[in-house]
Amino acid sequence: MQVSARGEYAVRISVTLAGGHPRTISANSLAAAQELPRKFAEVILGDLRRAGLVDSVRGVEGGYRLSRAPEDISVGEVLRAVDGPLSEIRGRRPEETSYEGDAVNLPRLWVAARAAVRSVFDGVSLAQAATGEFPLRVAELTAEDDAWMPR
Amino acid sequence: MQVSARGEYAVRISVTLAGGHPRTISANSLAAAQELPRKFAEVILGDLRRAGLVDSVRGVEGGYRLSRAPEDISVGEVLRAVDGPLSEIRGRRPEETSYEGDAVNLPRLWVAARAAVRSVFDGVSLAQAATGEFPLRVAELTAEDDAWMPR
DNA sequence: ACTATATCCTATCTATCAAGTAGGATTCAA
DNA sequence: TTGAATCCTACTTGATAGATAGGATATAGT
Repeated sequence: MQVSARGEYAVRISVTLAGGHPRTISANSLAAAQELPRKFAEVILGDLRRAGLVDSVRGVEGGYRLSRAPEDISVGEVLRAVDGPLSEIRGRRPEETSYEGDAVNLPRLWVAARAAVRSVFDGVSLAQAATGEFPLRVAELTAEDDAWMPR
Repeated sequence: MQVSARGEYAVRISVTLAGGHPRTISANSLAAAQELPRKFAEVILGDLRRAGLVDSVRGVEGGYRLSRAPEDISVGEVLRAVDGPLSEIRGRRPEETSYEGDAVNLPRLWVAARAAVRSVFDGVSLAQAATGEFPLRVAELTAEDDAWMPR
């Protein structure tokens, strides 16, 4: 589950927009608030706009705002908008994989892994990500100390 | 949750070794069985050996075998051996991330996502992957039709 | 109309990495 | 001794991530 710089930035920008919703905020302010390169932030905001997740206003007093309520946009949608599918196996969708011999059951494993990822990213809204009030199922995943340990 | 070619190949090779355990199998046979490039398979087997997951025997009649019972090696171990940590956020471990403003709660989200991935890959042994008899928790994730749908 | 401040568009750069290949040195059982 | 295997070092190739540059376009306020 590798999240690229684009993905991370996109989520940080989105939760910042969620926090200020429904005010419009400039790319400059967003980049400053999260300490990320302004030009790169512009590119990412362009992706989010084309994905229909944010609306933009040009000119003085312009900027960006979420196109829907922060409660209605999931983190998963944001990640997909900038990075494509949440889960890929050697560049293919999990359900498109197919193997011979002892590996025949692996597609089920890949699908299970994707479902696990989805259950987190599609189950958390920008509003929840901004407030830290995650759904119980997600909160439980971070409850055990082991979850915070590297492996 | 991107699985690289190395990662996919490593798992396919490992379940093939699990299926033949404790026979030793040559890189050539493994590559042929899974239809993957022999030289690349050799490289991957070297990674698995250095990680202590497989033992190798040189010379005629040589080859590779799992260093532990297939029930005792998880898919997660194999993936880590060839691709590094299962989850990274912009190249960092989830618990090492830290943000300002509305993004302060994101580390918990990343940790939750990692925990979800781990629950699948660390919860499935090579023996289970080879037989398709996944743990209940994992099997449930693939039960719903939605899990098989692209998004 | 002018100006300041935005978004938006196209193009480019650079370093890194994934994926795979090549060739041969080394090991070992029969 | 021979054949088949691992093992080691090096290399190639193409794609991609992560930016940056420069300017065209829009808009609110004066």
